Amino acid sequence: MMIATYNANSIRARMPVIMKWLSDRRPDVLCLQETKVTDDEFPAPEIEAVGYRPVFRGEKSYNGVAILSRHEIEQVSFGFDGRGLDEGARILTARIRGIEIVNTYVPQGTAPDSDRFQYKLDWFQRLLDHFSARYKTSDRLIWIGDFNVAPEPIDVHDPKRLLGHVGYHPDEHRALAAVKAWGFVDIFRMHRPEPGHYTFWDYRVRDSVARGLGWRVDHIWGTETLAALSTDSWIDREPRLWQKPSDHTPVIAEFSI
DNA sequence: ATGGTCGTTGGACGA
Repeated sequence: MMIATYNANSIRARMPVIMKWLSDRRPDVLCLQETKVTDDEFPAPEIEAVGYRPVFRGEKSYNGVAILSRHEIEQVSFGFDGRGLDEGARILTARIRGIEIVNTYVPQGTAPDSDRFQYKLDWFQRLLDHFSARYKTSDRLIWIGDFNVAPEPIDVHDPKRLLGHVGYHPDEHRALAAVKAWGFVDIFRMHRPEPGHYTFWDYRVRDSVARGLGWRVDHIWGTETLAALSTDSWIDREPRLWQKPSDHTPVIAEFSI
């Protein structure tokens, strides 16, 4: 079972990349973030035509999450406890082949002195409450998506300079660590402990991929129960180098399920 | 390397 995550940065702009990637890699499940379309504009027919069932929740211009699956999708819900429009376009939960998948687009946070940054920190606390209320740490549970935080020094290209920037700030590290302490394992890092693996490269930095100026902010985390079933995890850097790329690239994990 | 770029828009704003 191959499960992937990809911040598409607009599904309409990214359909050529997504269709090629699905065709090349054929993951069982692809979780998307930043689809940036209302549900009536979601390109479901094109996705269904290549063998994937989509579930999605979006809004005009901003946010938006989706799950594409080659298998039956059960127990779909949106937002914290299935409530809330704002959170609904950032959290999509589904059960696929007995795995609980929570796909999130965590608020980016804008800047550490902004209201949006505090909203991001609070959002992690609300997500922790959400996990605590709905799941057991023994469940087959995946938390996947764009977390908008690089957790460790090896997850950014220049940890000394970047410390304190949005995405690599001590307050964010504390907030994320609190969720992790509930019972998550960083499945990618479990398989790839070495530095230099990134999932995001800023459009504004020239030749950022070739120069290694990236961040690892997209993640696949799981309970110990699920991590024990994971056989590999890697980042597919190629789509970041294709024509009209997203500023992110897919992360994949494989499970013996 | 925070700005150089994208995407959604139809001028900025978010990332």
